[in-house]
Amino acid sequence: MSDLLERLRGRGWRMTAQRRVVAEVLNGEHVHLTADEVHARAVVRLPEISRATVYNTLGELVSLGEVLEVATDKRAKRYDPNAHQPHHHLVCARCGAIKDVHPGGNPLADLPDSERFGFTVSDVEVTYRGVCPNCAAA
Amino acid sequence: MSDLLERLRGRGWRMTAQRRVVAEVLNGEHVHLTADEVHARAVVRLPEISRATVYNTLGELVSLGEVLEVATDKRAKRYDPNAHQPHHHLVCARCGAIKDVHPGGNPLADLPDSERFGFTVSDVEVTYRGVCPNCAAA
DNA sequence: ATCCTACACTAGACAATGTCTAAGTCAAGT
DNA sequence: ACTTGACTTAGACATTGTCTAGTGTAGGAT
Repeated sequence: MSDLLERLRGRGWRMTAQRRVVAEVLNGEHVHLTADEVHARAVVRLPEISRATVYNTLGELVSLGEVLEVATDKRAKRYDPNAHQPHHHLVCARCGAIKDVHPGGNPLADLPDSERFGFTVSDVEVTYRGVCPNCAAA
Repeated sequence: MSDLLERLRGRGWRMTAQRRVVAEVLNGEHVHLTADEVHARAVVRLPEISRATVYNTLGELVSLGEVLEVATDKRAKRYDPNAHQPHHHLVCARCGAIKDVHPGGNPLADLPDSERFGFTVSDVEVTYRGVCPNCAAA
């Protein structure tokens, strides 16, 4: 999305072919890719792109708040391009598939001061776990 | 806790020095240790215990439902001996400290059928993120 | 008490993911 | 077009976790 590239250029990002490709891969499919999956797709368009650059670029996008890191399991981190609409995740315990969900309720309000231990709480992450229709059928 | 060891023996667990030590380490401090931290503490009591055994034993305890795996960040998994009382976690974004919390509300009920994508949803995990008093002071 | 055997343990190789470095490359301001 | 510092590359390295082949042992059978 050129929106994204514009925003980044506005923040002083030097625009390179590598960064463009990574941003395009993330925006192209609205799924939750691992860093290596991003790399695999990026290599198709730009064969000489290195793993380190993909990791660096993903890290920068996360710092800039354009992409979210999702650590649903112990495996690889996943990257969620849908950073501008708050949402939570539904994860299949068998195959690891991830869906974005928008539950009602306000978990932040559900944590009383007495349970905050002096922390400054800024964010809540809700992960629903279950079995997806595909895995349930198998 | 001998309770734990009794329960496990009742389930056909062969009792060994290694398993006893791992169970004792977990029950000894109610903090959320990584596998390597468990190993480090276990080695103090039983110098020849191997990394593989610690990983195996932790995995078994998780399968048996005696210990919970917590994947709050991208780093190592942590193990939570407090498996029998449902609770959620409050994590410091700076130092990674974890506290058990017991928020009100019922997030499972907050996820409408229309947002379940045919999944059989069995569990919710809520992670609050913030900055702990120590890190805020620094 | 001793023996047997399946289960458990060990050391270390291997795998997966992520980080770092030194040297070369290039975007973009002048 | 030149220059410069930010960017990229290849690959070594680090961390976390898994697997295997060989050895040891808990606990039931004798």
